[in-house]
Amino acid sequence: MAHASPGRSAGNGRAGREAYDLASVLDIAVAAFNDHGYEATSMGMLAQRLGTSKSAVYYHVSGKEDLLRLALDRALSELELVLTRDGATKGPAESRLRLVLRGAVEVLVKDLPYVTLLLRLRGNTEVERQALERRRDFNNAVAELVEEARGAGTMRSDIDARTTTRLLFGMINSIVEWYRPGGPITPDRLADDVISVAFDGLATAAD
Amino acid sequence: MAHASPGRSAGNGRAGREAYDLASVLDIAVAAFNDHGYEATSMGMLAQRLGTSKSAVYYHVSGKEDLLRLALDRALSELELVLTRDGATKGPAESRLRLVLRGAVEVLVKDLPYVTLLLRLRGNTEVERQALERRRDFNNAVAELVEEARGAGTMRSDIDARTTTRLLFGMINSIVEWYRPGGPITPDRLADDVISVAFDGLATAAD
DNA sequence: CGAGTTACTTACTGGTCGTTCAGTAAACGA
DNA sequence: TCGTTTACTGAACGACCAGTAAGTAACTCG
Repeated sequence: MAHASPGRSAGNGRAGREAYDLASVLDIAVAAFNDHGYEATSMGMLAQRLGTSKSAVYYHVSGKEDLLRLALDRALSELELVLTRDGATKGPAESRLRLVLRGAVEVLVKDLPYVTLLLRLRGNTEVERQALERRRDFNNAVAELVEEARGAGTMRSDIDARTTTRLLFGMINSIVEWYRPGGPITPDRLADDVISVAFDGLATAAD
Repeated sequence: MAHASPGRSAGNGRAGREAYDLASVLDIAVAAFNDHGYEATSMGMLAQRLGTSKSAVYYHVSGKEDLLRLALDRALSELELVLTRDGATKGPAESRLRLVLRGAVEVLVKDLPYVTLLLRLRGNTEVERQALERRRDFNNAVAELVEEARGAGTMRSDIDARTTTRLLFGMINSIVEWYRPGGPITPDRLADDVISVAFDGLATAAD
C-alpha cells in the first residue's frame, strides 16, 4: 500500500524504499504537541497522524524527546538569528530594539507552531530546561536593549525595567495563541501594530 | 500515623476521622497541574504530594476531571465577578474598562495558580471546552468595553479592534508566567503598571 | 462500652504508554 | 537476477495509568 501523502521523498538516487523526510515528521509532531501538550501526545497518535506505525516513527527519530529537541532547536535558532541581523547590532538603542522586536514577530509567524511549542515549555526534563535557558538568553539580550533605550531617554523609566520587558514579551508572545496566517492581517501589518501598541499605547495620541 | 500537614480539619463536631478539606486537595492538585500539565499529572503524583494514597484522593473527588472542573470554576467565577463590581457597569467606557482590567489583574494575582491553569487550557475535553467558552464570554465583555471606548474617542481606532483586545489580554495574561506574590512589586503597583503601559505605551511621553 | 459514621488502606483490573526486536517488502546498482 | 541498502511491519515488553472493591482504623455520640 503506497502512501500518496506529502512529505514523501522518492527517486532521490539512493537505494531502498521511499521515505518520509524528517521535516514532515517534525511538522506533524509539533502540531500534535501543540494540540494535546507534549507529554499527553503519544507516539501512537503521531503514527496515526502520519499514516504509519509507531515503530516506523522510531526509524526516523531516536525517541519522543528527540522530536521535542529538534523542534525547539529550530525555533530557538531562528530567534537567535534575529539578534545578528543587519541593524540589530548598530545604531540607536531604540531603533535596534524595534528591529529586533519586528524580527521576533516575523519568526513567530513564520515558524508559528515551533515557537508556540517553545513558549509553552514548563521545564520538566533536561531537554526542556536547556531550551528554556536559551530562551532566557534571548530575552536577556532584548532586556539589555530596553535598558539602553531607557538610558538614552527614549523609553519611560518610571516602571521597573524587568516588568517593562516582561510585559513587552507578554504582548508579543501572546500572538501564538490567536494569530493564524492567511487571515485578514498580514505578518507585516501585525508587526507594525504590535510595535505601535507597545511603544505608543492604546489611548488616543495626546498631542 | 497521624498527619501533621496543613489542610487537615479535625474536631469539627462531626463523627469519623479527621480529613483533608477539599480546598487543600484542590490547591495541591492545581499546583501539580501547573507544574506538569493536566494530562501529564497522575493521580499517584497528587497522592504523593498530599502524603496519602491514590484511593484516598478518590474519597474526596469523583475523579481527575472533577478536580479540573472545580479549579476552573473557581478562576472563572472570580473573573466574572469583576464585571459586576461597582463602577464596572456605569460611567464612561474608558473608566469602566480600566476598572475591569484592574480587577482582572487583582483576580489573576489573588488566584494565580487557578487562573494560570485556566489560561493554559487547550480544549481537548468537554470540561475544558466549557471553561474556554466561559472565558471567551468574559473576553467578549471586555472587548465590548474596548469598542465603546473607541467609539467615545478615548482609544485609538487605527488598529483592528480584535487585535487591540487580544494584545491587551496578551499583556495582562502573561503576568501568570512571571509574577510571584511576595516579590518587590505589590499587586496594586502591578495593576498600575500594566494599565499604564497598555494605555500610554513604553515610549517616553511626548508632550 | 458499643453503634454508627467517616476516612481512609491494600490489592487489584483493564488499558495505554514509550520503546525494542525480529522479520520483510521495496527500491537500487551490478 | 542477485545482493545490498533502506524503510518499514507486527508483536511484544515492562512500566505506569485512572479508577475500583473490600476491608478497616479512627473518631463522635449515646
